[in-house]
Amino acid sequence: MSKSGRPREFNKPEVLDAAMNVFWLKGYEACSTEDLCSSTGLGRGSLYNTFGSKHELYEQTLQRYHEHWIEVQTSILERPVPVKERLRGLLEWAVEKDFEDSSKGCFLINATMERGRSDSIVEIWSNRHVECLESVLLCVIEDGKQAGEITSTRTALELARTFICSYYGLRTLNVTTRNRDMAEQIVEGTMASIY
Amino acid sequence: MSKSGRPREFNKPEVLDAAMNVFWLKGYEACSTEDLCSSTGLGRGSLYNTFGSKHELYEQTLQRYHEHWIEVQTSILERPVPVKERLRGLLEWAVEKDFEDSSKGCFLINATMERGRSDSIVEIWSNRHVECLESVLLCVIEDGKQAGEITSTRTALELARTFICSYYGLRTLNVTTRNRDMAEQIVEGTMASIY
DNA sequence: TTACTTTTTGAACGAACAGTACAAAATTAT
DNA sequence: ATAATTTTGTACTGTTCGTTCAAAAAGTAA
Repeated sequence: MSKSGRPREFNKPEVLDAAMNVFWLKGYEACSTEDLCSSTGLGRGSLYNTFGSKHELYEQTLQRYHEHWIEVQTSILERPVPVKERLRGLLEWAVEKDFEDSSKGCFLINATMERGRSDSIVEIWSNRHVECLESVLLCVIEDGKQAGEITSTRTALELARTFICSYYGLRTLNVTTRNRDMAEQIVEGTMASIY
Repeated sequence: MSKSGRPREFNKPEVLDAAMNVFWLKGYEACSTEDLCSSTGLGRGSLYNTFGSKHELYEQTLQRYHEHWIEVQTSILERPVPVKERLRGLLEWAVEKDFEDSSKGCFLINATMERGRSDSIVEIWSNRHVECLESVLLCVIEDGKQAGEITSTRTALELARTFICSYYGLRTLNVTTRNRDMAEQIVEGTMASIY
């Protein structure tokens, strides 16, 4: 399995991260191949030789984003603390992210709003992200019911989906208003609505 | 104040609506001046003579969208029915809109996710829309408290903001999942969380 | 060395882009 | 009439777009 030929001068994951950041910051349409070359440090030839096209590169960044952050979110929701603290943890983590300096919000939400209706790849990854979140939240909330932390007679699925809705709303509103006080009030209000 | 010269062959509000629809469908970056000409029926000369630039036209469509739909939303929230029915009415209206054939979601949310961080005009109109919604919801929820429909000890502002968050989350998730059952479950879950 | 494979480089491609220039056309004012 | 003014459509500007390609560079295999 030896390989001949001139060796690559770059590291693929690093290039994907650089490309992701610029797609994330500018959006797909507003991100030119020149932007991608300058942010990754690769020449046009190398980019096209490795990834095929702007869109195929975009696909790989979407997948990478999903895989990385669903892991982070899952780990927050599986902390060994009471269920309500875990749910609050996810919301507080989102607020923390959204109010970092030069925050870009959630790449998948941005991508969905820009291209979700016309780009099936965007649809796939953003939908898969919601499905993964839903499945983890379902387990967490069932745990909470079993432990007596959640007493509502509503189904765990309904509670999970309503919570996801609040999570997505929070992230969307944070871009619109950039109002951290409001965000924190929403976290309190959302947690108060779970019983 | 008489005006001479060749009269316009088009109706400005109609042109704005046509332009809005194509910005709404494609997003700002992916919408070309050619798209705008063909959808409005105007030639380049007329478009530039009337609106100055693609971006100035975009601004006017954002404003128009805000003004039209905040009125619709306000009228739903001021119906002469119990407060909880009014709140539910807004969510159900959103679901109805989002699952119409070839729904384009909310233009202002789309615009914010595509350009909110780089285009201050988008920031202004989407922010103003949230502020208007917040102020109407504040009155509605205070009414609900006074009438004894809402018994929570939380402030009306917190309840209003938490509700807006659910509203924005619903609209965002509807684009991502296109799952009407899920949307209706979220409406139920959100209403159940208001007490 | 020689042959072969792969990557890098930088130039070049046609297409599409936002915006402009301008003259013909259509109206009002005098 | 005819002068003034505005709209309209076309043709054009220079730029930027995503993509391709030939040749140089850098490695392995014989």
